[in-house]
Amino acid sequence: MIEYRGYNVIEKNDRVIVENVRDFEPVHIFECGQCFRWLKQDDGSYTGVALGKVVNVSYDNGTLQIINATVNDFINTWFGYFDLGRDYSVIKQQLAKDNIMKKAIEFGHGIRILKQDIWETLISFIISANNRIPMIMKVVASISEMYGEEIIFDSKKYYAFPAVDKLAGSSVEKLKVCKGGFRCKYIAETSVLVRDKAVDLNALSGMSADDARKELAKLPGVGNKVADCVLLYSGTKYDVFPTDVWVKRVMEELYFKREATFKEIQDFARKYFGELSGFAQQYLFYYARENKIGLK
DNA sequence: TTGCAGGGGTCAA
DNA sequence: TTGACCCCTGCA
Repeated sequence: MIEYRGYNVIEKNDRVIVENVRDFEPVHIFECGQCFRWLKQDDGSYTGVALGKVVNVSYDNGTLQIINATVNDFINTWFGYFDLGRDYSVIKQQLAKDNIMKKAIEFGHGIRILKQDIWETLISFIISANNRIPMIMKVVASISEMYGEEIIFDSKKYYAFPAVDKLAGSSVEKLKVCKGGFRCKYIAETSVLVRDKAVDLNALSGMSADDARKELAKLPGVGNKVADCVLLYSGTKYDVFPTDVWVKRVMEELYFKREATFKEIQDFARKYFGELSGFAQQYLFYYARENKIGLK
């Protein structure tokens, strides 16, 4: 056993066991709308492909288990991916300043914002436009299977999300096999722009959230909402408040008590939640969607 | 069984 | 500011 950043980490056969993990609930993390490649297994654990690896993740009473990982994998990959260096209890305490947020936080108490690969996040959220989650998952899986590297886990085949060059070298016609519909054109064009560094994804973290959003919006298929999602779910910026129809509905019903414009909601969030806007958005979105808040 | 509306938005007119 | 857009699912 070793100690790493306050966690006890044990490697056992094909897995790592991490003790002293708080504010971690797989259902909340994987089903709060930030990721599309984690599938719930019969035993309640989740198996997913991320950062070129396949692992199975489960959690019980402070103990996190990651199957198909070593201690080195934990330190170099999963510690960061699961944002384990951040104390979510502090964030929750700061955000729980009204009854609405208290309820939302209680409901999604185990949410953590994953630090996902920004390229994969970009393409995934271009696909999300005017689309449903099961469909988005199918398209991302299909693109990975067609263009990504095969990975074997538990004698099953999985596929890593493809590198930029792979998609940039594809034709729109071939991409359409993945059922992305009208978004395939955006994917093809965006891939070329990213490959040629017309937009440098690595430079975004050094910009303000506003500038980073504007930079991303240069890409076809990327508007404000998709840009905010990309920035938040890649762990690049946390002071953004992705406002989709669900967030709009929950904000209108619970805070505004009337219809509100996107701009009003964005301005309100920036003032009210400040640097923690992104975290607030996740708790609110998950709460709204799971409880169908604002649906007539 | 067939038909139709609409979805975690973006783009173009 | 408004409608079209691929494809799929849910519901008449």
